[in-house]
Amino acid sequence: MRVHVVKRASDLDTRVPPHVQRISISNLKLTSDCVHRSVKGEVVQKGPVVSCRQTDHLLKAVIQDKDTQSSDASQNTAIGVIFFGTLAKDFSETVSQGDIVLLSGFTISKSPTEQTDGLHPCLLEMSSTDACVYVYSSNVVVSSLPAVVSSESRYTYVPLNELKPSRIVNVYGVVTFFKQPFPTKGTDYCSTLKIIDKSDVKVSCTIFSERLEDHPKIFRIGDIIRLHRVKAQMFNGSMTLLTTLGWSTITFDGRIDSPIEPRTSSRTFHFGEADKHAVEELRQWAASQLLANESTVPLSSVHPKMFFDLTCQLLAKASMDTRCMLLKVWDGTKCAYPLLNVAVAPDALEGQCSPSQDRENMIANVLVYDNHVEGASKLKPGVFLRLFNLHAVTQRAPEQSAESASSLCFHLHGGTSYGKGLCVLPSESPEIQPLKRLLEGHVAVTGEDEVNDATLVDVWYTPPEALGQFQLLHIRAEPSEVVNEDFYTVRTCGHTLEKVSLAHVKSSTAPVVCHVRAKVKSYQPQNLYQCLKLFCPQCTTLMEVPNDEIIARVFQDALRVNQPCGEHWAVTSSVDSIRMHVSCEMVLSNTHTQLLFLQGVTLEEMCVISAAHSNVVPVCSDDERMRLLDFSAPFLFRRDKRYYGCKRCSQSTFVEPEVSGVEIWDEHNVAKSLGVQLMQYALLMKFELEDETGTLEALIWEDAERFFQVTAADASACQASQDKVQITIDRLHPPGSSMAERPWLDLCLSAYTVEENSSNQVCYQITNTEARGNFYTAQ
DNA sequence: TTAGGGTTAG
Repeated sequence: MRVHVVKRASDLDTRVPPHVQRISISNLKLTSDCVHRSVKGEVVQKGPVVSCRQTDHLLKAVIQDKDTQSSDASQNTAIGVIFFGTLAKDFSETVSQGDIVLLSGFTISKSPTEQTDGLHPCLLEMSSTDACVYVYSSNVVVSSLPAVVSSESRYTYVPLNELKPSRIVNVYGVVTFFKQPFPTKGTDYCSTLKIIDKSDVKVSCTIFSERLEDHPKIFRIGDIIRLHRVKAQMFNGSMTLLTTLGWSTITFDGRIDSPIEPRTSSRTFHFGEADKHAVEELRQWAASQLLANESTVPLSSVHPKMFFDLTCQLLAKASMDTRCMLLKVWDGTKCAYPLLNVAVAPDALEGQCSPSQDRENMIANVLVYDNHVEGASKLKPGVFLRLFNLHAVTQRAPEQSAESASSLCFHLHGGTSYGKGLCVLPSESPEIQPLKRLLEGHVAVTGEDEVNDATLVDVWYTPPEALGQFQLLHIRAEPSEVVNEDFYTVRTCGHTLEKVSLAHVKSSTAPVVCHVRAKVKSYQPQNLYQCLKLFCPQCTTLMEVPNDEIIARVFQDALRVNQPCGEHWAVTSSVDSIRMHVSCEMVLSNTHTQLLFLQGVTLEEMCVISAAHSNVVPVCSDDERMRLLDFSAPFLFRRDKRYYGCKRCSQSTFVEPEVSGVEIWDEHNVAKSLGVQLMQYALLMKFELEDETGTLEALIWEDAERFFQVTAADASACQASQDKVQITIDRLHPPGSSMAERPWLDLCLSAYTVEENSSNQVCYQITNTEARGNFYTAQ
């Protein structure tokens, strides 16, 4: 064992043989004599153990000298280290990020990545039999302020007033300014932001990444950001933070009462209790400093000439010219000034606006210019948006005479000054729940169906029509191929078709079934829990699975009217304020323990009680009659599984459950006895496929359970099933992988048409395909 | 590598 753990930091120096002399990282040179020398530093990055032909295994880490007090940014205090063979494995198992290590028996070579990672120009190699690691696991934070420490991960967060040039650090901060990512002259997009923390020091941050989805998801001033592995640097006399290799970020809503949900595109981030605590503390502090975010301005409060941020839903869009795009949006409020209607030909407009929205001065016409056109052109009608630094401009439409009153139009001018830009707000984001309620309320009042659930969700959520008759492309036997046993897909359709290119699929006339060989370029949604949907087989409504916050609220609402109910068919027993009802008929047939009706419980109590019972239905009372709860909550709890009823297709009241003839109760006969239309769990994802001829977006929906080899109902409750889906995704699209590294997939694709906005759109679905391989066992 | 906040001028 060449990795030795020591109990005290001071042991690092005393355990090393006396003839071994320390050398500071910044003093290391290619020509340095490394016999009987040691270096000490904190592990600021630790990579995975990687297999390689030459040496079996290797692991790369970065250590940083935290002892040298230096403000000279030119000093390289962080250096890459490569551990080879069994030492790589030992290091991986014993050492964590944040630990202090002392290394001896290394050799020095030139770093091949000096230009790209900004680290020390040398590299330490730990491969000889003399190579030895002493490690001290540190939880100690050297800081004058109470720094935030995650005990689970031992990440240390440096207060912003303690940043030192050239140090790679982790920080938390409240966002005081931000710009949406914009293209640089290099290869990346750049986000610039400014953050502040309890030390009351503001620091500018510059984030480079070529992937837009990796940029921090900041929606408003006051959001909280966590940055890992960013480098402190002086610029123009001020401290700044800059992304380094291996950086990562997550962001949070900064408002005190909103749920603490990390926003990130990464699926491997660490987020524990300590992080939750850090966010809560920063929220409290920001509120006390009046840093609390200002809400965006509703259309009803807008006046001419002002610059403001608008949270809205996109109704329709049209390209005006290459440098200008028109967005027609609304936020459910009526503007106090007449709104300009920019006229465009109906066939040039994507999406729809209802005449009543128009009549009531609720549709804002937004002209988006220059650099914002690229982002705007990707937007689908129905999405929720935040537009930053919109300019309210009074102008007349070309057809208006000079005498007529001018109207308000909104411009998103070119450039990024003052944070000008736009971003899509996720449909489930707490940010937009009030807006959604407002819009849905307005639709209900006007009785119109132009803006219904189908337009509130992205186009791709729309479930396709049942896959009908398809013509088969190119019937011919295909040659067998060598498969990668770790991960591959097989088609189970039995069609004997020649594989065709994606370009060929796109040029074919739907409906058609094709076989293709493609890789996954990207997929949506990034968060696994968002793949899980509820689907009504009766009316084809597709909806998100409500979160516990929403469900708990329904239970709370029901508690407010917790009066006794007198149902002739039920016998009732009470414990404190909780009432349990069972059917008299079921008592007689001795099946009453299978189906309980519970009244006066919180969601938490429901979960505890249902864990021990097969079927529990939460109920409330209304005018002494038993009622089901609002269908936003499950109508049935079956141990760890929850079942929902369709709001449209279920009866909200029941007179008496139909119980005769049922011996074993399950979700189907409980639903039937209560007049509830059971919603099915379903998995829905979208893959962007790519082959040599192009890309194509395909849903995985009707055959998703077959593809992932799990049932959606299990995925709703069972960790092992969720893991199976996640592992499958990680195999077909390994995190951080290049296209070259991803596996080729054999897929059966069905092309079909769906009618949308009275035109037919061709959609693609992966059908009859199963993921297989030795991928259940962890590496 | 890139950018390094501070209004378009439609």
